[in-house]
Amino acid sequence: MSVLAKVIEPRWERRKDARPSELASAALELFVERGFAATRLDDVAKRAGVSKGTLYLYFDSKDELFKAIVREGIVPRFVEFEERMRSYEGSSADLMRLLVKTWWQKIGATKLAGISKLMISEAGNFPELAKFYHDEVIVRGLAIFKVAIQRGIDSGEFRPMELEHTPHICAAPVLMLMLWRNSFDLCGAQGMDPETYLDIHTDLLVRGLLK
Amino acid sequence: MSVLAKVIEPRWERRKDARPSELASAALELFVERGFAATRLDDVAKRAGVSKGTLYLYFDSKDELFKAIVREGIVPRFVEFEERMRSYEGSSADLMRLLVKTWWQKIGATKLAGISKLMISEAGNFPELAKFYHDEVIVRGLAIFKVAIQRGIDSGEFRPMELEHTPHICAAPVLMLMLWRNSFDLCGAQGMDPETYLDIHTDLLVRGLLK
DNA sequence: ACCATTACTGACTGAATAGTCATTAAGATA
DNA sequence: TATCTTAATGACTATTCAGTCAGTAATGGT
Repeated sequence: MSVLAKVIEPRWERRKDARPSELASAALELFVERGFAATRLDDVAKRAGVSKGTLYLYFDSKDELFKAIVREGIVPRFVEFEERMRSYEGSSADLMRLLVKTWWQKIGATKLAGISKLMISEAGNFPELAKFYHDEVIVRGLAIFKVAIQRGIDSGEFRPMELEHTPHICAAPVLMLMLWRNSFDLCGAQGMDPETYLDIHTDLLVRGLLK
Repeated sequence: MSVLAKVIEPRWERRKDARPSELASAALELFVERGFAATRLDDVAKRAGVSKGTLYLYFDSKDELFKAIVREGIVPRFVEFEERMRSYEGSSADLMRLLVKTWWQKIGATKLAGISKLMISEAGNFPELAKFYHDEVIVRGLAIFKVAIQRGIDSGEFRPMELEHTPHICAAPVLMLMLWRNSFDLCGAQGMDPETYLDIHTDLLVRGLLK
């Protein structure tokens, strides 16, 4: 083999294990940026550094790609999140603050946050997936808030509160921040500081909940 | 003309004035249900009771149809909303409650609410329109909250609050409710009662803001 | 060094749909 | 009633893109 031939790099590599997650990651980015229908699979493949044919080696269709992203993206993260909250032993006010902060750090600030935007946008086109997301992510997320509120009421720290709608209200500002960062924030809107925003939210919330 | 001929109805009617709003309304419904890219103009025309050709008599392109919906849909409603809030004379806590309630009644509960879902979904594909919506709707909407909070601080009713992020937090639960009703609510998720939800929100919020 | 296996490629096909325009008919005018 | 204007139609075109598959080349085994 000549010295020259040695520097010729292979046109592509075999990376069977890494492809699915790289493709899913590229697809999530583009779906969030452009929407599901407006995203071309050629572009997804390109961003993942492969050809469209390769994408079809790992995912059966565009729909299945989307479903895989939602199903495998968030639920695993959720498990450790739930763990962490259940084992907390401080005051309920501090638990509420920790809850918001951890949610933001582990999900909100990552690109997983885009999944919520995607699901809101596409719920009408994927009712079955929307049901799954609702049951496995939203309901479970709200349940964590519900438990935290109940705990505060039981301990006498919080005043009695309705428990079906209140968790939604606790979560709304965090969710809005996630959506904001994946929509208007990208389009030259004035930036928001997540740190400040979430501090004010938890402050307002805890004052509202306390006796 | 024979007796029979008299009952033959015209295949279509000339309704030059009514078409644009009927087409825009049909398009808004479908864009919100399915997303912009996934909506076929044949379906929009069908829902408005005309053919696709007619749609092109009134709108230059699919993009322009979308822009017209956003530009002409919300801003007019906003003007009267701002009026109403500026002329209020009661307590700041009551103003805050009225603000949320009126927003919900005049926009949130109508199908105009879908525009916010649409803009969040499509901000990446229509950066110019997103900027317009941001400046003309979001910033102006937040400004109303800002004025209400400032008023409460000045009168000594509310404690001093940061004024850039706080309006976002006041608005987030209302916006989330609007989004919810145009996504998961349609897909068999457990219903939420807007009345109860908004009462709890304003209650929590006002308690959080008061001295 | 050669072969066998298979991950990967990219040109191709068929379906779907944005946008056009020659034709039709509603309904105003005289 | 006959004529004229133009709102409305729907078949058509050009393009875009999801999904396919015969061929190519990376790599592990012998």
